[in-house]
Amino acid sequence: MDEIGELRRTCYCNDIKDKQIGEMVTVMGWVDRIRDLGNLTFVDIRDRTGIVQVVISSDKKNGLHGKIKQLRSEYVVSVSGPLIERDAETYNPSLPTGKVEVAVEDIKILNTSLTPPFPMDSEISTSEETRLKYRFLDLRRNNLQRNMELRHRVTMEIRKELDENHFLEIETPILNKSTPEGARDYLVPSRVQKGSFYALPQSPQLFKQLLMVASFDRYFQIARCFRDEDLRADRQPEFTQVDIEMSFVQPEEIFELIENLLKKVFRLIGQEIETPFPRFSYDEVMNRFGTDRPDTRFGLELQDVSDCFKTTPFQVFRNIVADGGFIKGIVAPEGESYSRKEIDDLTAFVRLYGATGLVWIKSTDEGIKSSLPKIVPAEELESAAREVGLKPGQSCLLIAGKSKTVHESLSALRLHLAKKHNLIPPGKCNFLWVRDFPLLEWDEEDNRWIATHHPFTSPRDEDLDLLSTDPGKVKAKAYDVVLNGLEIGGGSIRIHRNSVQKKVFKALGIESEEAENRFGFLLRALRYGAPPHGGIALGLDRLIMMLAGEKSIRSVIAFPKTARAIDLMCEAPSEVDEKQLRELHIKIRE
RNA sequence: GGGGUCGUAGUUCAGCUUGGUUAGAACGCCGGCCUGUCACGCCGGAGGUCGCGAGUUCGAGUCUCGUCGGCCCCGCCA
Repeated sequence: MDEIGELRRTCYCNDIKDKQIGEMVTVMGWVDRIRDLGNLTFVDIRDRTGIVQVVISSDKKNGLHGKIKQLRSEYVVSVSGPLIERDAETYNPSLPTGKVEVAVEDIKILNTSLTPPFPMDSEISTSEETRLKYRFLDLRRNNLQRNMELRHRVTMEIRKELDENHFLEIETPILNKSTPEGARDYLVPSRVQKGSFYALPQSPQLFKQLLMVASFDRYFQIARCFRDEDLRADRQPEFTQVDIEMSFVQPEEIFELIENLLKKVFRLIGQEIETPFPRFSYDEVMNRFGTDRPDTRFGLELQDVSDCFKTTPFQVFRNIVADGGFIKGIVAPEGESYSRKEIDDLTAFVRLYGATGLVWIKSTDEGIKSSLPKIVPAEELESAAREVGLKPGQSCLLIAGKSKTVHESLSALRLHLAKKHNLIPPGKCNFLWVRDFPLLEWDEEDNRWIATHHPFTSPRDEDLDLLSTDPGKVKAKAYDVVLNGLEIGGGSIRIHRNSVQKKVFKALGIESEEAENRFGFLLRALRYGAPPHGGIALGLDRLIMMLAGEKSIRSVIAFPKTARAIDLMCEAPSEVDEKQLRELHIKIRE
């Protein structure tokens, strides 16, 4: 093995194409591939920029032969020699550096390597388990190298843009007070304060509002956030938000800022996006798509046929409509009619989302047919068919039930059908805003109103009086930005008046004493000249996942956790010493 | 907490439906040959706790149950 000594790298592998032929170069990197032809050996040297081929012939009697024989995959080497042009017939057109190579005069082995557990070529598939265990090697592979680089470019662009727009990046604490509203907190026991715990931030929400009170006017932070909930392909227990807050703004100003920001970010991948994004009300997207984050790259919108069955002799449907439920459906694409098995599969699919069943109506030469009981009169079926615009040969899939169930299951079915029939055009980016969310939602379990967004979201001015009379009708100054059916950000105008905040707490059933105890610092701040303010947080990981064309958030996070929130590489979490537990005044229950 | 799916050589997978001789392939790895390769080629070789544990059976990679782990989904989370 050799030491680096005074030796200096002259350029990255990929940059060698900009060097002059004949120039002496020194590259340092990893042995990617060795092609040993006997007395002539080619070695591909790889660094984070790319690959360059170096060539060693042993006829020079320069002592290189023995050293070349020692080389193995992933050894770390320094290679020096003149840059030479390859013969035209030996160009490698698939390599950016394919017209040149380094004629090795000196090679130093800076370190050896065990045989890697999987090939460094990211085109070759490897189980995620192995990749996560050897994440430091997975990160060496091209795919993750590109994703990490993209992530860097995106955050740099965001910082640059926000800086140019007078935003200040300010850090907020990681050790916080627990607020048991919303997601479960990650807790950190305090050694100094026996029996007390810090909570890791779910978002810097309250701090950024306090920064507005402190007159910073425009704040942002690329902030790590933590939520102790179960994972998904697009959810990790720690994730990154681009957290933004502004004073003296209305939603439109925030929309424009974000649209401009996303425009700049998407230019990094050479994609020009159209602004302004379409704006939808919450009510409209729920009616048309059954979800607050609709994918508008395809049709298959929801059709409401509840009215057609208001007085139906079919009791199940009549009762559902009478109880305020819905009967809604999707017209199958391209006049598709489904086989018995397909219907069974689709029924099983919607059951996952709480639907009790799936019925179809079909327009045939002999009139409208359906899977509904015979007692349903033909006129009702015909009126439903008219309502959804059913054309001859087409069929429509219907789900009946409570609003929540119908919308959730149909929205999932809509996406399922779009994938099944390949209706999603590749490369399309459909951004949209959803606004006017309900401020409150009725929680069946706890029998009380809970905040849809969070308790600091401002109600619409015109709905303020409804808070005490009809809380469910109150709309919030809240908004989400959605890309291709994925929520990539959300925010709101916040409450800046103490009196309004108190009203909202009251509607949420939070007594003033409790409010004082939990959010006293915020209520106090609102009494000292809090400006009207609002903001938004973008899910950076999801955004980069979309930009990179990845299906999982793990592919854009350097060191992610598994579905069971474990780091397979470090084996975190782990048990701790008895001594550590004692210091923290913690006893583990058996 | 629940459902689905996968777990066999360093890696990716076949074998499991229908239990039966010594568990295969490709890539990788090791050795040899080769002066224009770039997925180099050719010859040879090593390499297995079939995730783990029970059970059924004369006999289990294969069947049953449990368990652990990866991934996806529901719940949860915005």
